[in-house]
Amino acid sequence: MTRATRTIPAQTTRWLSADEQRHWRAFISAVELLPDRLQRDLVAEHGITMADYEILVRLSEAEGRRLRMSELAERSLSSRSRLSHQISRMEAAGLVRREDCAEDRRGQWAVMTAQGWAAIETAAPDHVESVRAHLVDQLTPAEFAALGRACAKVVDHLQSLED
Amino acid sequence: MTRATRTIPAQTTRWLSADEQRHWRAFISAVELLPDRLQRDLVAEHGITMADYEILVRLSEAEGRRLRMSELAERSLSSRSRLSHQISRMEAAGLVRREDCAEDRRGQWAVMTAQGWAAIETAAPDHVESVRAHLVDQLTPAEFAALGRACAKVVDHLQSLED
DNA sequence: CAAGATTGACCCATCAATCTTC
DNA sequence: GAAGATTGATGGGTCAATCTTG
Repeated sequence: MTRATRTIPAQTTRWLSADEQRHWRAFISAVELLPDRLQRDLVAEHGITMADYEILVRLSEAEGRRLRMSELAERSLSSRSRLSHQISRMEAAGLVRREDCAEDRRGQWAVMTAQGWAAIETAAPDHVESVRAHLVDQLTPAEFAALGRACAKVVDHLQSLED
Repeated sequence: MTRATRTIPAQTTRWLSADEQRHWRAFISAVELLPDRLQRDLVAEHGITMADYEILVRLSEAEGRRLRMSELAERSLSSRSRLSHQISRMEAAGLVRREDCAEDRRGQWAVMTAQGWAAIETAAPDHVESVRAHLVDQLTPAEFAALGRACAKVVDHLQSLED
């Protein structure tokens, strides 16, 4: 809703200026369109989703290619519930498996399988190309860096709220 | 997956540098966290979703507060199918209604109701505050502008693909 | 046959409830 | 009781199929 079309003035509201609105809408549009595009590429070429890919990346970076469910949930910015469903699907697809945790019998390990490793090894080059084609290469290095820094500040703020 | 952990060199792949990876992940994290935060605020305070809000904004900006379904789908970056489901829900909630189109009998109008107008009038100030609190106010004006311009370039690219 | 629009089936995320172990 | 983790119900998005009118 633009300021001009409001019938009741709301003096206390700091409406967005025309420029701010443009920037805000550009951001929202990018948020809507880019993940969609990358997901389509990934699913079409390799049959895995961005969510699958994200999990595999986190596991590939972990010692022994395994992480506790709660730790994996945090690192992948997922709720535990969502991760649990996600891992169930990936387990059915053979990309990961669950293992009981010896130290804490409430715990579970999510462990990357050989098939999971193969999947991300195959998908990674194409995915990176996709990210370059649709994001990095569309911007100058300075623009891309500015985008990253702005997002990092926002993310820091949002994560500080969750206490 | 980081470059260092790969076992098989893939000379043809232009992997992301450490800096590029940081920027990319910051962006992805923002994409994950910010819409979530805004949606929670909106649902908690006003019982409408970001998708509802977006539709109401587009209709509020249109002549007669009505748009053809296909036009509304384009403007809201939605598929026709998704919009159709969305409008059905909003119709059930009393926020919009459908009307037959006289000029083209295949067509349908999505029309904002008085209740829809009231809903966005009530929600808009809080939503804008939310956008400011979690995005705009977290950045300097220059940073926010840079974010907007970068996103606009990416969006232009992505929309040019859909031909 | 193409365009406008809708439908239903399936997939995924969220939320509250639950279970087990600490 | 709190923490780790899972489950099932519900709501929303996607896709292919369908219907109607141009």
